[in-house]
Order: sequence, then structure tokens, then C-alpha cells
Amino acid sequence: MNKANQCPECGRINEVLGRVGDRWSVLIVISLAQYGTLRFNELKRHLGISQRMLSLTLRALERDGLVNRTYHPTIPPKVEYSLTPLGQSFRKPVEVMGLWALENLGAIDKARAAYDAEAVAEDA
Amino acid sequence: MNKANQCPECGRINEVLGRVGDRWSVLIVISLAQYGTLRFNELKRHLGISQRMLSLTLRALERDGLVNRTYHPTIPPKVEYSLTPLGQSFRKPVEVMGLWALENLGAIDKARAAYDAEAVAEDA
DNA sequence: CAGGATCCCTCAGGATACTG
DNA sequence: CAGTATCCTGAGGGATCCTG
Repeated sequence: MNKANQCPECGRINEVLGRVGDRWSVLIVISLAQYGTLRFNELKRHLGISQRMLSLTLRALERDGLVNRTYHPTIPPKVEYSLTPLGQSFRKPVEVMGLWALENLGAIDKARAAYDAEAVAEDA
Repeated sequence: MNKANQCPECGRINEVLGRVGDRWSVLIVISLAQYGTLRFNELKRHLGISQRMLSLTLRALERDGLVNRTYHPTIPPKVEYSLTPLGQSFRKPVEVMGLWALENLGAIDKARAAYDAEAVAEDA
């Protein structure tokens, strides 16, 4: 049970990462940003996420004020999810991240290949 | 065993998140960005990370070409870690993320509190 | 259709001990 | 000091079945 982090900012970063940093949260926000509004099963199909995780993640996002949940009491029921303004504001950091990914995934792959080749070479 | 993601970009995002998206990678990059060069135990103390995870994460980052590892064969040994240019380039997305975190953590907390209050209220 | 409730399994990741 | 090797737990997350 270490004191976690000495540097305060690390604590902050950790916090935010712990909240909206998991893969599914990010992907859901991206999808909603792209399509505006999606229903439960639309998201499920689109992301290939299990219904359990979708349910959990959506509730967490709603709780954190990133996602709006609109329930239509029809039969069959219809629930629509969309981004709140806060959720919208999260698009920018995500986009920057995504852009970096697109630009540098190649470099990472190359570095990785080089590293692995080196490792093999050392197994003389 | 679903097809994972229908949307190709989700695949990319997932990929990058799977590589450098975990908490420790991010925190290490931030620390190195801040201090330029750090030794193993300096990082360990600074982050409050277990030495196992530090070791694993550093090797992964080195493999991905984000950090440089410099080994000084002295006694006692001395190993220094620093960012590669690729690692440097990762600072920007991280900073944007961090900034967003700082600006919006408060809002998230408020939303969360409101949500929880609502939930309690419904337990009539 | 939208999800709650279970079951179960994998593995991230901490604690500890040992080595060069 | 800078790691490697083990052990062990708990959270993450899929599969499945059930309901309104």
C-alpha cells in the first residue's frame, strides 16, 4: 500500500484515467460523437462489446455526466444515448490522441520490430 | 468471440490504447518529459509504482521506441531512462488529456454527486 | 429492445525474495 | 542499484439466462 504518487499531477492524471480512460468509455464517446445518437443495441453491434460491459460503461458515463440517457417508454422500449456538452468537450483530447495514434503507430511497429530483431540477434 | 469492432478506427484507437494507454506508461512518459532523465529507482520512488510493473512497463516502452535505456556498467550499476523523439511527440496528446482532466474533473465530480443524490432520492 | 443477475475465467499488478 | 522470478489476489470482462 504505497503512497501511490508523490507528484500531485500524477494523481490527477491517474484519476481521470481511472474514470474515462478505459477502452470502452473512449470508444463509446467516439461512437456517439460520430453518430450523435445511438440506441443500446446499435452501440453494442457497432463496438462488438458485450452487453454487460456496455451497460456498465454507459451507466458510469452517465454518472460522470458525459452521456445523456433518454428513455422512451414505448413497447418495445427504446433508449437513446448521446453526448452531453461535457462529453463533447472530451472529443478534443480523444481526437488528439487518435491523430497521434494514426501518425505514429507505424513508427511504433518499426521500433518494435527492430527491438525484437535485436533481441533475437543476441540469442547467439 | 465477436469480431471485436466493426468500425476500423475503433480498432486503431484500441490498438494505441493497448500499447501506450495504460496508466503506468502515461505516468512514466510524463515523468521523463518533466525531468529529462531518470534512473530506475528515481522513477520508482517518484511514481510509487511497484518495481515489477516499472520494469515491465519500461521494457515495453523501450520496445515501442518511446524511451531510451542507457546502461552504465559501473558498480553499482546505473541505468538511465529518457524519452526518444517518438516519446517526446507523445507529450502533446498527453498534455491535452491532462489539461482536459484538470479543467473537467470538477464537473465530473459534480455530475457524479448529482447522479448519486438522484439515485438516493429514488429510493423512496 | 434494453438491461439485470450469475457464473466463471483470465490476467493486471502488488508483495516478497533472490541475483549480478 | 537494477533488475528477475514466484506467488497470490481481485478486478475486468465475456457468456448465458431471465424479465418488463
